[in-house]
Amino acid sequence: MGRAPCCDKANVKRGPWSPEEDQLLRSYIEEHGTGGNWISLPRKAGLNRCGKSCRLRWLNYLRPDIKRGGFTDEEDDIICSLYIQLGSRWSIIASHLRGRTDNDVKNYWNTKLKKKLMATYTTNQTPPPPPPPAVDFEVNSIGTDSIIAMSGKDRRHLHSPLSTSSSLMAEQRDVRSENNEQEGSAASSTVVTVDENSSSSSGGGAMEYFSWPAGEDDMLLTEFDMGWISELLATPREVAPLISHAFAN
DNA sequence: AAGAAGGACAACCGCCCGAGG
DNA sequence: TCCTCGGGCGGTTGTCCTTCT
Repeated sequence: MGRAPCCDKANVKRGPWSPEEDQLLRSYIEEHGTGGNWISLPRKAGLNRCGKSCRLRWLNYLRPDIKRGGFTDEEDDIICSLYIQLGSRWSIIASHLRGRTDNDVKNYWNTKLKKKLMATYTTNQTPPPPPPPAVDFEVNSIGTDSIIAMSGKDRRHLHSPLSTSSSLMAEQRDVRSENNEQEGSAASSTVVTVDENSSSSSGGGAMEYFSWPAGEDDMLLTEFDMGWISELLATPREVAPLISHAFAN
């Protein structure tokens, strides 16, 4: 048996919000706050809307500190950088951009930023990265200190308390710095393996392995791939390969 | 000028998680 | 310990607007 819906969808209004509804919601929240209960809020506010719909409307549109207008180059950089490190965790990425909502950032990435990067790639006429070759590589079971190797599904377990971007990035930096210490530079050929108790790296061949926290697939890149992607995007070699993964998705 | 195509973004859907009974 | 509920999230869809043919 599935769970009961949060509201009776047949009896609540859906679709675009009218100015009157916006005003009702805004004035209610300004006067009473959300009361920590979105489900009962629409009834109290005199709105024939689902509580979740009210929450979304407030957070993404009516909130007073929402920033409108185009994204700046600086914001582009922040989004790209965080996407590389966190994947499609839009709420965390948005939290680093004052006045931007997760929905804004998500839409912006999907409609513009992704294409913008693709256009750069096209105009430079650099060869696309080859698909990851099938290799015999295995990531060991995931440990609590091994966020960098988590699959997309496992990311959901990071909501708290490790889910803060700072702790996540700190974890990743730790793993990378370990690699750097052992290999001398981020561009060296390194295979990262993760096990239950520790993160470790072992040197190795012509390929470089990067785990991708946002997706289901990890990837292998040749030294050649590392070069063109870094050059193309003027991005540190350490993280540039991860961007190409976004192109593929 | 009109229709088609594409872009932008608001809104919805379904899932997961934590809190509390 | 289990179950229910509400909050929050990412993915997807729908709709309106703009540009192109």
